[in-house]
Amino acid sequence: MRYFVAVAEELHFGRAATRLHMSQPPLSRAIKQLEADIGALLFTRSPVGVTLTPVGTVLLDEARALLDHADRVRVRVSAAAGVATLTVGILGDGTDPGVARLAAAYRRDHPGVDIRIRDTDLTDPTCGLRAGLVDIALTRAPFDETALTVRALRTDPVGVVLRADDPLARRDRLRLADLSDRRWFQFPQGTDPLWQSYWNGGRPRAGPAVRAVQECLQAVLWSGTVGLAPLGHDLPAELAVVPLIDMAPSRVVAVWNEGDTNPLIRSFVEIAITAYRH
Amino acid sequence: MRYFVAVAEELHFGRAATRLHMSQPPLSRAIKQLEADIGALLFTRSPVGVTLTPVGTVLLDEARALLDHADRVRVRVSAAAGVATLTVGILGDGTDPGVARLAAAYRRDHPGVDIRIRDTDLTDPTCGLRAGLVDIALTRAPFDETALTVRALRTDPVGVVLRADDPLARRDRLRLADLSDRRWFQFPQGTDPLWQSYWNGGRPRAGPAVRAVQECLQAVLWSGTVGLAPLGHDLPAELAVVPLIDMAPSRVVAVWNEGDTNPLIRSFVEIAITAYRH
DNA sequence: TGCAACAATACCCACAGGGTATCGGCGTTG
DNA sequence: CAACGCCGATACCCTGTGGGTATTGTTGCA
Repeated sequence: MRYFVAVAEELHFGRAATRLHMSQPPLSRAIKQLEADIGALLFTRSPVGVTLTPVGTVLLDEARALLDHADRVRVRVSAAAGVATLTVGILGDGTDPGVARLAAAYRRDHPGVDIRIRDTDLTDPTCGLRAGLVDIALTRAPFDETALTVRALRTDPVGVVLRADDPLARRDRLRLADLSDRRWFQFPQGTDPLWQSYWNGGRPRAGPAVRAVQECLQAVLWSGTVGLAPLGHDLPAELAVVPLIDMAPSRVVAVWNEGDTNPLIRSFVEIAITAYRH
Repeated sequence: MRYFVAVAEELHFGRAATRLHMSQPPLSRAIKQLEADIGALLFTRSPVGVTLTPVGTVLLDEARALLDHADRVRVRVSAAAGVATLTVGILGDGTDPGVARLAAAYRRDHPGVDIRIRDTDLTDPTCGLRAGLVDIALTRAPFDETALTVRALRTDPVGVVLRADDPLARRDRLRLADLSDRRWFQFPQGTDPLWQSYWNGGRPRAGPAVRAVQECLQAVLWSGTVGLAPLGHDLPAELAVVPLIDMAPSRVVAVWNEGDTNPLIRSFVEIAITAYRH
């Protein structure tokens, strides 16, 4: 299940394998075996890329829910066994090494606490905070903040992601008006409106609906849409990012449920604040 | 998880192993490893018997729910892949070979259908029919039949289960009145009232609350309570069963949700009827 | 003080699931 | 248009998990 979700989110066997800390051939074999067990193909493989079949789409939702459930069982049973757990939600693929160092620092200071990192896709900036999937989220504003406590950590300037061969990609800065005739990728309906509107620059020119970082990049690469991203992340060579000068910078924040009195949250936020103020 | 649930339900490593179609030592080792992973003991082992620790009790509920969830994922994904599934609920430990033969007969007649047998504990005579855990239940009356369709299959005379050294165990038949001074085991609160009242002969003299067949037998063996059971099942040598002559016989029935138009249900019921009319 | 019951231990074996090296098919490019 | 590069599939190896049998250890019980 974890293997399948990784491939479905990356839409790329090689990348999924590195994310799972394993090599590509056993991953291919495992997926093949899963497909044999189910009796249907889960992915369409083509050299241009991997996509989900209808059966795969069904399984992706089910598998995510099942893995969430299993995680909650672990937390509850650990709690019954007297081991405190703090679940931290982060947005997108957890390749950001900053979070790993943060977690390591926290583990050093609180040896008895079991700290878990939970990646979420881009459709919920609160990382499932309201649903109880995480205790605290390290994420980006803006989103509906009712019943949540938000603490600012950092701001990042924002740029537009384009194909490297796009005429605009050679400019050293852009305005939103320069992109008025472009199609923007959207998030699926049901996504927080503030979030949705921020990341498509307030434009309703709907392109494909994406859920994950890799899907965003693929949307730009394949269907020629444009999308926004915070600066300072590495991109594949076929993509370029150009700073936007009339866009409010992206605020990195820590969020937790307003009434949550778990003392581990406070101490984690303290460590996060000092870590982000480098 | 499946191993743990089996041991927790049988409260006996050897029996759990046979139920899991494996031998006892690897099962012991697997549980030990699970306990190491969790960081707490799940069972208290003593030669007089195995009991759940508080952590084990928590895990039992969680593990049951998680296994149910996983089962439903399998069914839904199979459905998306075009494979029809029929889930049959049966009560108690599925050691009854009759059900296995029934399932085999059905598989022969309907090769494309994936038929699953799901054991349930004794606290829900409908085997989770209303919750959608099963499509059809082979179980025993009586229970609340609203919104359910019930089809009679057979009746079994009922007897009382006693310790073999109980004075009453030597009698060749008993009346309910002979047991008026005994404590009866109960089912946990929330259990269907009709069901509960039938199996304790209408007596409210509460003994321990049990969930599974093995717990019933242990309750009789250890705490000296009495309980009813249909005749014709083998019991351990320390227990005896004496026919009750003033007790309505137990009705074996097939049940399904009233509005369920799944044609597989009808055909399964047909096969069940002919199989039970031997 | 044996004896019976039952979980734990010791030890063995097979295969699932990991790894590396390589192939094949299909775009891209000079 | 041929050579190359990307990426998933295949071939093959090797370790460790998870199954098995035989035996021990402990504890009530006769």
